[in-house]
Amino acid sequence: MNKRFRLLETPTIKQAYQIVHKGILGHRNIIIIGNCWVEYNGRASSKLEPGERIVIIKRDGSVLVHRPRDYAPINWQPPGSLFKTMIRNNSIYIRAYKTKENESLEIIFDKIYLVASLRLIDTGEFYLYASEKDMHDAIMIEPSLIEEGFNPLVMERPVESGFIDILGVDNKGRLTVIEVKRKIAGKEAVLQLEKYVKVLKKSTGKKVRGILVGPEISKGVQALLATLNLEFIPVSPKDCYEILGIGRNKKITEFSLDEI
Amino acid sequence: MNKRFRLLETPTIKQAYQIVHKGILGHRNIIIIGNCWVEYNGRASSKLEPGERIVIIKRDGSVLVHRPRDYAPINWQPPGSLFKTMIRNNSIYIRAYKTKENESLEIIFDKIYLVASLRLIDTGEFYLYASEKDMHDAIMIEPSLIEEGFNPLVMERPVESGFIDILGVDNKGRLTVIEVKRKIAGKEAVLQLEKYVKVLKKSTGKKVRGILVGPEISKGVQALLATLNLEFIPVSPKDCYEILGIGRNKKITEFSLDEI
DNA sequence: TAATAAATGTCGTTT
DNA sequence: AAACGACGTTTATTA
Repeated sequence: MNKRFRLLETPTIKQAYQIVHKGILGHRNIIIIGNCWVEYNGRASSKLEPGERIVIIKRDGSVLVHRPRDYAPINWQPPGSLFKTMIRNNSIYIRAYKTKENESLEIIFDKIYLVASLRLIDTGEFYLYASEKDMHDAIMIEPSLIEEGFNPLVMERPVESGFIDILGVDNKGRLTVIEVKRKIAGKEAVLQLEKYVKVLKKSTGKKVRGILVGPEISKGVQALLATLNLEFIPVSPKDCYEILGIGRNKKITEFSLDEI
Repeated sequence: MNKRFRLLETPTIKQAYQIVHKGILGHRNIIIIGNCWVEYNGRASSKLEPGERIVIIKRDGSVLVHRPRDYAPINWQPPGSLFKTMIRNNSIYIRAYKTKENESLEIIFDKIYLVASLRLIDTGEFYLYASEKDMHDAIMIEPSLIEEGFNPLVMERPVESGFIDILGVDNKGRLTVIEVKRKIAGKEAVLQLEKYVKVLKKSTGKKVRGILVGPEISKGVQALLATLNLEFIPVSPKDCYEILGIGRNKKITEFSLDEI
């Protein structure tokens, strides 16, 4: 009786309880579809009144309560939750809690349309391209993305209160700070850049260029950029993707090694 | 043949395709469990190699690809996606795309353990307590949370580049800006508060008090707070929750009738 | 539509 | 454990 997939359609509460209870003990993935209500207490408190929902309990102890709409779960519990289940009033009580964080989620089902307990096998790799880090790499490989004669020196240079994405020297020998954004750069990006420029000005005593790099800059902050004497140079993630080469697949799990 | 729940265990690709295709057309909620691989192109690009996953397609056009672990979906598409489905090489292709944002998610299943098409009915209300807004309300109702004699004047007061959470006058008649955080206040909170104080100082020409309110302040920024001549007063979400009263239920979402 | 701030943000990494 | 920044953040609100 250790099948990879156990599934019951419109089970009784008792039958469903068996599946859920054993599934949680066996660290399986569980899906429950039925009528339920939910209470959450922790960083905030919430109450969800009865309705038909999809609940997923994962083997790492994460819980998701999904309504028929919306990307985000209406209630959830992060990985590492502990569980307590019971039957009362012909309903299934599922409590997922974290003692240290003092957070608890209680889901009560009084009608179940489908319950499944699964041992899923998923070893597939996940690759993500054209992340902000990829953009850094692309600029290091092809500095002319910034401007002719730009000479990048170091990536991820630590300074007080943060990291300078790229630090380099321009074609006139001026120290240049580059702040990279993968999407439209807003006020925070400009302020971040200004902060690094300030720090470097102070520590070197010389003039320092600050360049914001990204696909676009939000209209509202162009004035701020000018006021602070900073520059914007448009570079899209796509440009970087192409420079890195279509064949270059960067495994997410290998980022750290790659970086060093 | 318009049952609220349609479900097939280990269907053929053709059978599963029928369920998925019709389900998407009928704006139903769809769950697919099986072996799949995924490609995403949009703000970034990603590739997920084959494995067994749970895919949820919701009636609002959101898509979630869940691995057996982790709270977050490994791939997804926000609500409002358009769909294209087809069979090729005895596999089901599901493309969820957004033309305007130029984002596309392609999921390919070659083996399906379970497919379900559901018309879920969920009209239950959702209530959330002790949000940051609740904290604002509590301070307006019980200003002594800040200090004796504090007199709050306006909430959400717009100023250039943002909103002052609460603007009031202290027991010595000084204009006072209050910035509320529901969790440990970090550097951003202090800088935000300072920005608003600065703006008000400039526009009034008078001295302005700035008070950061929240459950806690991060250790590192206490010095910054002092330097900027700002104050911190501890108030927890729980305090506010109690002032607002257990009976006070705040409606977050009212589901429209198109749910039915 | 763009911009801005909140979120039970989550998820890493570094101190 | 706390702090800090990035995220395909998402979501809501407002100009």
